[in-house]
Amino acid sequence: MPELPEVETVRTVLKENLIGLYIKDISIYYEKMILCDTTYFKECIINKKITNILRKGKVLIFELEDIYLISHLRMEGKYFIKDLNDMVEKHEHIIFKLSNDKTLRYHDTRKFGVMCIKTKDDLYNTPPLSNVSFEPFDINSDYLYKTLQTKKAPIKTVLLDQSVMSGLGNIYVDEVLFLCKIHPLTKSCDITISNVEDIINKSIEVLNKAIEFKGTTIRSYTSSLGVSGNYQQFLNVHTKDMQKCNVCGSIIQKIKVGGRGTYICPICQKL
DNA sequence: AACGAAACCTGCGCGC
DNA sequence: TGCGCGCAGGTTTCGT
Repeated sequence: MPELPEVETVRTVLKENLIGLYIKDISIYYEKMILCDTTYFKECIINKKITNILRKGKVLIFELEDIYLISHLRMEGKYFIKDLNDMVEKHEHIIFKLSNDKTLRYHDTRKFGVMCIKTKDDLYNTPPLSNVSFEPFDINSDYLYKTLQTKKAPIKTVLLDQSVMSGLGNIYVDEVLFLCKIHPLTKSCDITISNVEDIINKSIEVLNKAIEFKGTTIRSYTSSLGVSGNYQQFLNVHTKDMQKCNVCGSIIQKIKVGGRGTYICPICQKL
């Protein structure tokens, strides 16, 4: 489900509902998604206050006084806030009991999501966050240009690499490359400095507008926290195969890049 | 070292 | 109706 705008939407709603509450207990129904020892995991969290909720790229970070709970939603992770005695539904893998007699529930159909614990000192200089680079909002164009120069993989693949730049996923990268008129199979090292500036600017525009509209909802009935995004009305290419390009009227094509479904206008985006 | 493929999981829609 | 396949907003690991 989530790219940067969707995770940011989750962060905002969680902040509104959770700041200041204590975590009283935790039930873990799928241990594999906890990357550290589960006893240690519980020890670190129980009776801690949720003091802040942060985000870097697509990674959610719960600040619990002196310790940090990292949560990556991967493809389908979602959070819900429910009453204490509501039924435990299928795919609810972690349930946090809160001090206001509500529960925070982590729901993940495909079980790809992961959680781990970090101290303040380790938060940003150990994995996973040590592998998450700058977001488009604060990346330097010379740095990005130099990084792209060193890689021969398709530009789309490299932009999806969170250690190069963070925040873009399969939907927004297609939209950004369309707006920049760059074919996703263009070799990363062939991207010019002016392309890079365009990529950064269009990424900022797309992500900001997507945040404003609370993300994109496609092929997904249940949204996180009862919030469903509305950015899908602005998509130019993603999921639009066989439809007319908004700019030139030719037919949007679906191709495969790095194993990922990829939508392009074959006229606007020449190789 | 770098690239693509497979793996991790479940569910849905499609064609036969 | 049932089965097999391909696909899904992500990332890591395993081969060549």
